[in-house]
Amino acid sequence: MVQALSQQGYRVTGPRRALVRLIADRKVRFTAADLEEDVASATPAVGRATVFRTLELLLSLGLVERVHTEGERRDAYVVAEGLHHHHLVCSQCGVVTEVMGCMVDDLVSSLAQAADFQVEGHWMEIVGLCSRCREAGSLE
Amino acid sequence: MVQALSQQGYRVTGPRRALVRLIADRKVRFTAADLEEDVASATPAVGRATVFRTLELLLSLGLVERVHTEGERRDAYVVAEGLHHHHLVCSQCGVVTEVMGCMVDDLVSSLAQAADFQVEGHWMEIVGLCSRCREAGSLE
DNA sequence: TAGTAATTGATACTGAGTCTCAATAGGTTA
DNA sequence: TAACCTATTGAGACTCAGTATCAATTACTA
Repeated sequence: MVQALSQQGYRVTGPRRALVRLIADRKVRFTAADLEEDVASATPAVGRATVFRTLELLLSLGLVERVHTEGERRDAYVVAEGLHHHHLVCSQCGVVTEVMGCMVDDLVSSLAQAADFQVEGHWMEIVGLCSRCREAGSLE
Repeated sequence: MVQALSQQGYRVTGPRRALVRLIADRKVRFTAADLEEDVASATPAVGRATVFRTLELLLSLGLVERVHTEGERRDAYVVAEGLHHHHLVCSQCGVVTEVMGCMVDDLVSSLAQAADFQVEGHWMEIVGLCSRCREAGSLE
């Protein structure tokens, strides 16, 4: 991620390093507030504005993606794993599983065709329980 | 909609009547702010809080649905047309076209099965240009 | 028609995200 | 290595959607 920044002509600064380090291998969705908290205990003095700015930057470079969830007020993010894809989000632990989207894409275009609609983009999210949380739940 | 309210034991009040009248046959997505504005010119003295409360109520009764859109900050709503379905939202004019979801549902369950994931819900939205806006655009 | 509990509006509040601007610090060049 | 220039930063003020509070009002019921 840091490489990507400098390759695109963005400066590699302390705060960016610190944030990227915190983001890079998250398997779980996270919010700006999460980062803010973590960065405060890890490398003090990274301002709130910088957290948001850095997320915005990473977003524009396609290194992270925004994830909405019904009923959630604040934006969440996940590390982007490359190609366009979709998310299975665990409602319990927040783990995000990537699903490659070819089938979804086909479906989207056939739905759109039926409605005479020119697709600009689509977004899909599945919420539920991952296998781990399901097992943990059934033990109680 | 008004009937549904009283059938469920909710009082049919002036503000609720006014709001439902404004909502009932919208073919286009709308926000709380839209309603606030419209209700101000139509039937003065419906407070902001009431707009939000009424939307919340209609939502809980399944009479409207929330619609997110990437990059939009405030919640939008559409009149719920009955069964579970998905939305084609026009990025230009905001018209919402309903798409029955059987195929989507199948896809969702097969994706989830592959990931050993127990689905609690899913959400999908397709953004693009409706045929009308596309034609209007090509005339320019 | 009176009683009572749901509903309302005004208004204060919350909290995520944005904006501003002076101070700082990457990276580049000499 | 030092100096320069501009991107980046942090502090904090600001915005704005949505929520909470509470006294006043009003729809329903008996």
